[in-house]
Amino acid sequence: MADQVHRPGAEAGARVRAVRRARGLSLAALAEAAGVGKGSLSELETGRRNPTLDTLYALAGPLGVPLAALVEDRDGVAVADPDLETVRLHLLAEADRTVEVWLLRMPPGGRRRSPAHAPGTRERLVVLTGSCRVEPGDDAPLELAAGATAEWAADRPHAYTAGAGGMTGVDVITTPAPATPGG
Amino acid sequence: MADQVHRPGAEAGARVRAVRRARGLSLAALAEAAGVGKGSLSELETGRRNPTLDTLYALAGPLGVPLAALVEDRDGVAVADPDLETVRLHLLAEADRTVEVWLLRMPPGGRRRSPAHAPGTRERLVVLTGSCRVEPGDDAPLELAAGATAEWAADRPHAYTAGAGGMTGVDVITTPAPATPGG
DNA sequence: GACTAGGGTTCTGTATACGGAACCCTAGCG
DNA sequence: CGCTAGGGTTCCGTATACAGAACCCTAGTC
Repeated sequence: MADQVHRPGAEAGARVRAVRRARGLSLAALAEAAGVGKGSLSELETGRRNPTLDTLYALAGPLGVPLAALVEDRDGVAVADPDLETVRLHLLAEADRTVEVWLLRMPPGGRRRSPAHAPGTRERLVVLTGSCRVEPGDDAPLELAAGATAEWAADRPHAYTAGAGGMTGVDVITTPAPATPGG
Repeated sequence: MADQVHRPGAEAGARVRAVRRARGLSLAALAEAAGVGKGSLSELETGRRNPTLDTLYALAGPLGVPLAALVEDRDGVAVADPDLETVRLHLLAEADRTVEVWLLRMPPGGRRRSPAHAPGTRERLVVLTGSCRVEPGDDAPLELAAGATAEWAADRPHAYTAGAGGMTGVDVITTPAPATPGG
């Protein structure tokens, strides 16, 4: 295990800290709930550990996220945004594209701007509860009530705004490039 | 980290072995390519290790899969139908209705009839890969290619038929009354 | 039989992830 | 100032994941 460009352990640590903060949990509280040492959690969150799967799994439970969400290698995903909580439900890596299924949750009035994704990326949103307005690039805004679906090109900046009742939805992101970095 | 029901390390190990075999790689060849000890890989694959993220990341590259694919934890359990594999990704129980998010996978040509669900139940299907035909009751069949979405009333018998390339999709089921937990 | 080669497991010494104690803040209160 | 409490980090002894060597197959060839 020589020198590495990517440090998956450090990235997972940052994600743990982000989700913990988003949940309003103290480090001690999460350590207690997960049955993990306080010191271990501190060093893990600050990237000074290379955690084992057991440890991450123990943390995923109290944090309320699937284990894979802590391991996520898609960069630029903001899980630490008070206006947008994301949980990846599924990842499907194919030869020519990657499909991700995310659960989105936004507080009432929450607003989130997303930068452009990779060229050819498309998003499909199913609003489960509440309502949401999507602004895909310069196109006309889409007003989505509970139950509605929308689809747009995500390779340009776009924005979501939750309605007065907040929003819960499922977002399906299709990226046309293989997600697998070469060995 | 006392007694655990789930052993994410062992599950990841089994996945590594499965992917390695599928790639036609020997244990020694993968260990070499990943820069991981042969013995370490052996014990990891047989579930006698609790691997660190670094080790899994080193293996994910030569295996050509994203790291999360080795960690992926399916929470739901598949239904025993050779033509339809279902994984429940999410369950959202509200006061007046229940929203379930399912991942569906069907083999090429697979066909599945579904009986009528509770009155007022609606389904929304997003086809991720392959294609699918949906026959909602007596209405006209809906032909869905990859990326397409459809919505129909599910309180009457309906049927799905996968195309020649099989089908993977996300199904969102909204039931206006509290649904059976675990159903 | 001996010998070789490839695939996999077990052994061994070292590095490090672990839990937990000790410690370092900062804020609040007298 | 002292004292307390909560949040976080650093330190320490132990358990274990690590790399690599030694070993155990089985198949093939002579």
